[in-house]
Amino acid sequence: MILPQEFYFEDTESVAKALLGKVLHINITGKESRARIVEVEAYLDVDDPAAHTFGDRKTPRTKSMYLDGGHSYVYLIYGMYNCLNVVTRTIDHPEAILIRGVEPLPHHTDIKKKDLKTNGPGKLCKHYGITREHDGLRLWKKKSALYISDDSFEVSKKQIEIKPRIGVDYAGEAAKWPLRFYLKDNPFVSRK
DNA sequence: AGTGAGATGGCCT
DNA sequence: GGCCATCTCACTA
Repeated sequence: MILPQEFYFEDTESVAKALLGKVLHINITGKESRARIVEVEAYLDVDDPAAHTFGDRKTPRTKSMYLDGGHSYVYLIYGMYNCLNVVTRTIDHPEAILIRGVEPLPHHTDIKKKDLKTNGPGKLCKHYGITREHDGLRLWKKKSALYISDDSFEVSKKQIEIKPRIGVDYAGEAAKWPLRFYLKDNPFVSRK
């Protein structure tokens, strides 16, 4: 079943963990694709130095982070890569979850490292054609180009690895916060 | 295996 | 003008 918008209103760390194992549907290039979410990172409100909304910077880019939970937030990084996020909580709390790795459904079992195309936030967006055009979408609507569903795939607490976020060294102490979550031993996780 | 540089452009001060 | 929530390739060893 498709995840209702209320799913995204809870605290962001809980939603991030709950998002692991859920299915992202992509309907962009004409064909419909499905992929299981296996790696995410949480970005927390105006007091998180690693977040784009740090210091309450409400700008054209971060506009959709200030929407209600359940919207998409897509931004351009390093001039060449897009990154897909899921907005959480409500308009008073601009928080989001970065989708860092997904497992295509279905996929052949003997994957070579070279053939991994969805193990990284920039890579997976490039692979599925996700760009800034897909910013601000309503992820709880089946007619959206992007939406997320629950197919009853079970994820136990033990399978969830918790680590500091990647690529946020500039954020000082916050670079150490344990806000990266991924499924242990899944080949579509971006790094070891 | 591990390090480093380059591509590339919008966003923010 | 400087800085990125990245990735790939080309080096060293």
